[in-house]
Amino acid sequence: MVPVENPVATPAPGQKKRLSRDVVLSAALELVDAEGLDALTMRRLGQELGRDPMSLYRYAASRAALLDGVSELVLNELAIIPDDPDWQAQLRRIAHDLRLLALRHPNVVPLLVTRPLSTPLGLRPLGTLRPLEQILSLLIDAGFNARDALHVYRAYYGFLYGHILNELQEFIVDPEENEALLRLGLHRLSAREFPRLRALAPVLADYDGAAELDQGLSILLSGLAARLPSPGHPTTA
Amino acid sequence: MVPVENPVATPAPGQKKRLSRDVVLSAALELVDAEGLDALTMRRLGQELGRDPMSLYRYAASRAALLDGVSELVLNELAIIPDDPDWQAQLRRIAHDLRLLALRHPNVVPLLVTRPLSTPLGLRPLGTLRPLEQILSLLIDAGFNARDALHVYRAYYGFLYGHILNELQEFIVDPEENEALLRLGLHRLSAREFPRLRALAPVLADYDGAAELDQGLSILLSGLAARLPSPGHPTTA
DNA sequence: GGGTAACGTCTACGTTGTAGAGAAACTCGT
DNA sequence: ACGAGTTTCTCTACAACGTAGACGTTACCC
Repeated sequence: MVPVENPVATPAPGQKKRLSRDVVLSAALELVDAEGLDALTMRRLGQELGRDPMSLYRYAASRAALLDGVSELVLNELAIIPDDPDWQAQLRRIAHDLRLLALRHPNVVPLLVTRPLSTPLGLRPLGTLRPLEQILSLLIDAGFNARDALHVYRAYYGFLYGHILNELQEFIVDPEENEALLRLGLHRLSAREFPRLRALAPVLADYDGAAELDQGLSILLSGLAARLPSPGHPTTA
Repeated sequence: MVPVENPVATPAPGQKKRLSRDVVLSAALELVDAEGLDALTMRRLGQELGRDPMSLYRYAASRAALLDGVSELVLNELAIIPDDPDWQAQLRRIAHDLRLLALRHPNVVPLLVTRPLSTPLGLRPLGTLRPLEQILSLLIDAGFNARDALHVYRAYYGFLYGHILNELQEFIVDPEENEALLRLGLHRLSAREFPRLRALAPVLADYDGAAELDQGLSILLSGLAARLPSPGHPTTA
C-alpha cells in the first residue's frame, strides 16, 4: 500500500499536518480568543500545534510580528465594498461590522489599537492598511477630494475606535449577579466621592452599544456632510 | 544636634532617600516617557531608584498595579472644574487638555486605553474614575438628566480617545527625512494596491491635530445639543 | 532601652523570547 | 530510485523577567 497523502493519519483534528502561516496565525487567534493575550506565548502556541516553539519563527519573525499577524487576520474578516455610491450607508455598515468583529474578538482589540502606535504607518502589515485605502477610495469615488476624504476618514475612524473601546470597557463582570451596583463592582466606590457614577449603575448595566454607535454616527456623518463641499460638486480646495 | 527631617542628606540627586508611592510612580513615569513601556521592568526601575527591585512591591502589589499607578498619575494632571455652566466650552477645554497630555506622554496612552479593558469599571484605580464622575457632574449640573449625561459622556469620550489614538498613530517617523513618502515609510507600499494612501502622503505629513479635534468636537457637540432635550428644560425621561 | 512595626534586601524558582547548530523531511533532476 | 539541495522542524542554551519567602535594618514610640 502506497503511503497516503497525509503519511501519518492523525484522527485527532489538527495535530500533525504541515505548518503554514495561516495555520499558525489561526491557532494564535484561537488561543487569544479563548484565553486572552497573555496566554499567547511561543511555547504555549507551539504546544497547541504539537510543535517545537522554535518552529513558529519560520512563520513570524518574533512575538511582536506574531501579534501583528493576528491583527491582520482579524481585520481580514472585515469586508469593504468600494463600489457603493452611498458613502454614508456604506460607512454605517462597516462601522457595525467592525463593532461586531470587536465583540467577537474582544481580546484582540488591544492589539488593533496599540500595535499601530509603535509602528510607522508605512511599515504596518498590509492587511491593516487595506481598510484605510479602501475607505479612502470609497469616499473619493463618492465625490470627495482627497484631502476631505482624509478628514472624513479620520473623524469617522476615530469615533468608531473610540466607541468600541468605550463599549468593551463596560462589559459586565459577573452576569450571575443581578444587582447592578455589584455587577459592575461599583459598591467599592465611596458614595460621597462618586455619587453620579453609583446612581447610574442601572443605566450602565443595560448598554445598547449598537444603538449608541448608530446615533453617534448619525450625528457625525450628517455633520460631516454639512460641513464639507457636498460630494458630487467638487467646489473649493 | 537633632536629626533633620531628611536624616541622610544625599547630595547626588535622587539617590537614597526614603521611598514612597509617589517617588516610585514618578520614576516609573519618567522611565516610560523616556524609553517606552517595555523598559519599565521591576528590575530596571529598582536600579533607577538605587534600590532592590523587591522593595517596589511595598508600593505596588504587582507590575500590573504599577502600570495602573502610572495611568493614575498621568490622569491626575488633568484638571476638571465642575462649576462651569457652559458645558460645551468646558468639554472643549478638557478635550484639548487631554490631547496635550497624550502628546506629552505618548508612551502612556496604550495604558490609558487598554488597562480599563481588563479591569471592571468598579475596580479601576480611583484616579482614573474621577474624570468620569466629574464630567457626569458637569453635565448634570448643566441641566442634563442622568441618562442623557451618560450618553453625552460616551459619545464625547469615545470620540476623544479615538482622535488621540488616530493622531498618535500618524506620528512622523524620521523628521530628518523631508520627502513625505519616505518619512512615513509609504514608499514600501505598492503603487497599484495603495494609490490613495500614497497620493495623500504630503497631506498626511502635515496633520493639524488640534484643528481636527476641534472640528470634530464642533460637529459632535452641536449634534448632541440638538438631539437631546436641551439642558435647563428637563423634559421627558 | 526595648519592643514593634514598617522598610529594604537576598536568594531562588519558574517562565519567557529567541540565538545557533543540527536533524529530519520534503523536492526534484536524472 | 536515488542522492543533492533546500526547506522545515527540533534541541540546547542563555539572559532577562515577575515575584514568593525568609531575613536583615531602620524608624518610631513609650
